[in-house]
Amino acid sequence: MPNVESITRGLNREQRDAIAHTEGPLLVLAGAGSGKTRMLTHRIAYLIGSGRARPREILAVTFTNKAAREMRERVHALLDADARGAQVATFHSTCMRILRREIAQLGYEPGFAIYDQADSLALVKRVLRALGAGVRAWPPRGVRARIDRLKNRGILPDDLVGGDDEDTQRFAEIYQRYQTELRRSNALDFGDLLVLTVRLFETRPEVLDSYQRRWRYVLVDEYQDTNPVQYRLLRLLVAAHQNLCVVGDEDQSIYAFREADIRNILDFEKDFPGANVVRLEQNYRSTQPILDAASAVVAHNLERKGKRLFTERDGGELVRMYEASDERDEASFVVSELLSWRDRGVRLADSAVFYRTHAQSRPFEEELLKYNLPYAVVGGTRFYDRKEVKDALCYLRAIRNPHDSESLLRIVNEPARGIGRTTIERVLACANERGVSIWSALGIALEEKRLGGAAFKRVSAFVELMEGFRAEAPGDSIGQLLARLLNATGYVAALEKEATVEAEARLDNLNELLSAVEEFERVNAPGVEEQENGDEPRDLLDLYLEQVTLLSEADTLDPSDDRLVLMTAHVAKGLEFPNVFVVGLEEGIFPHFASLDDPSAVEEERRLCYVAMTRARDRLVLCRAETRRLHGSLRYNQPSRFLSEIPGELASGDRPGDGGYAVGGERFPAEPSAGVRIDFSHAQWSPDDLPPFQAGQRVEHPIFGPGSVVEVAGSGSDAKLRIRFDRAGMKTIKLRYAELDLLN
DNA sequence: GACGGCTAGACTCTA
DNA sequence: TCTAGCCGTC
Repeated sequence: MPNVESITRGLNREQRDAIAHTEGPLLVLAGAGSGKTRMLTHRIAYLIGSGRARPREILAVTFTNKAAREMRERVHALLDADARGAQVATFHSTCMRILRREIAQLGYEPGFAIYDQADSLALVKRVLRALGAGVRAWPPRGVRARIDRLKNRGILPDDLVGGDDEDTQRFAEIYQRYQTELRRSNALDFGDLLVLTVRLFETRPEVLDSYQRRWRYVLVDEYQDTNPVQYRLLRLLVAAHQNLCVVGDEDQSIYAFREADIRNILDFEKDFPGANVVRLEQNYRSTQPILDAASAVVAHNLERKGKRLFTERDGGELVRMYEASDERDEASFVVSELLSWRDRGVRLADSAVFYRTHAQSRPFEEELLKYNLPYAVVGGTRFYDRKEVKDALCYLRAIRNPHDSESLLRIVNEPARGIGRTTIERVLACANERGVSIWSALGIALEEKRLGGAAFKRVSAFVELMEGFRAEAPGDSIGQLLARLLNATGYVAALEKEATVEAEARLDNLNELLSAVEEFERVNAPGVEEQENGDEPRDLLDLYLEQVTLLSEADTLDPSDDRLVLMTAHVAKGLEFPNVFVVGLEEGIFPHFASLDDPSAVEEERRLCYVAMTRARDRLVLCRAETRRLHGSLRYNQPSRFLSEIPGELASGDRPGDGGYAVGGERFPAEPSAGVRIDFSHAQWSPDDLPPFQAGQRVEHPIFGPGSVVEVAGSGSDAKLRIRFDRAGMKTIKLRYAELDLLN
């Protein structure tokens, strides 16, 4: 057993408090970079090392596999080999493991498939078609998102109450059918993993009881991002002993779109009476200017407990700001900075570029290619989302679980084997009529001679092919199975015949998949992890398929390569880099335009900006572009409000907003000129009234000079004016920030 | 049943 | 700008 002294050595007082408080509910408010992973891992080690818990009595839940892996490794480093075996996993994989054991009680089979977003969308489309719901009234993506939101709130079709209006009823019908089809496929979507586990615990007290007794200590990372169904799950798990330790930072709650509820962390003390609270405010990552700038931004939010981050690090550069003319200029500025740093010996891997949306990566990629600089775009289209890779995996899935209809439909005519739309329609009709899976319907169609001569032959050949693989699948290595499968199905031959650059790339990807599979088999001696937990070893193919599905964006990041990483601010959470560029800081981009008319959504954008800024250890550079091409059209964006929320003394470079403008290379002073400032704090008009400007009026702007109002858009404090300035041309001015003089 | 060409609509963020 | 889905032709 490790020495308890050695476990707490080197921790600060607050961290030690958090570790020593082992019994009952505990809320740890951990600011960015305050050593929360350290606290969590040492807490696990302490629980075991002090003899309070056996490893298997501990459950630690995170949001990404990467975080789980890191935590597991760090716990292992603190403990002897025989003290390992605490379950450290994501919410989704924790639920998946529970369901693999228990799901028969809910009427599914343990070998269920897991549907990712693409599978789920395909199923929604099939359901809409079967129900005759038009895509205009029921856009598939919207329906999928609505179902997902409900599941994240723990609501299954049976729970939908009331709603006598047509929309609600029709939606309930769609949702019900979607869920029925999932069950017929013996498949679960991401939301099901959570909601069905809660359902299981709520309907089977004896099952819940066994897990309550098993996991006597529960730890949760990133608690601010839990959604209602995760919250319910945690409450159920700790109901008996209340040994729940949650760690989080309300300023880093950025997953409202998947129903994360910031109130979970804000109300923790109310939900768990008698909870202890520990605050970790000492930051071990960033310089003071970076911390102050990030804190100043997030201080503009109302929904927070408030904290003051400090560091013992001395000095540090000011936060830099750069104003680019367009997105290409923004990219070339970033790359030129990187080049000059590289000349001074800074590794590329020590820098990262964060943007709001994936679509912003492109100009950076082009610029980096120009200089032959290695880079990695994290996210976007994942390797496993590529068509050929997905096809190959669907073959494996269909062999493992033939009733997985989405997989089967995907590969039934891939490569083309003459089973076309007409045949499929017939089989689908049969499946709907009998209420069975597509695989069963294929059998029925053959048996009852429902298909024409040619179709009959092709379908029975396909069925035989799949059955042949099913019969020989066990015992075989996955790599061998996959290789044989790709050849026997003619998949490889079809690509080779195509002989295009694209086909060549697809073949490369399949080879890459093969090596990945082999690597997986090499690393995972049969069911290692499961055996540590005292469970039955699991089938390797099952493990592989679910691992691939539950893999997240950041999980694939390999820090040993010297390459620049580009990623969204969401993916960046939990990571840190010496040098960080946050780009595209413009109104409508970051904050994203979809959030602009909702104050709480803007607060979430602000938290996201805070997350991005606090990833930086030594240098932080903030960029924006005056114009940007988006979806093919040119847009003029105002500087992000977040930029003007940073106090002037913390920043250097082109400061927008009340810190002065740079226009055409010329610097303008921060002090407003004699223009009449419209002071909204004593507004003569209520925010919902029309703004006091009309098209056609002549106005004067302190920087752009005289001009004519062309258009007034929006109302209240979000109103915008389009003004054609005599010298500076057409500009869009946000009324809130405008210092306009009426000239009439 | 396969394939090519055209058009409307979409990109926010993710396990 | 890109792509999924539709339509027409062989």
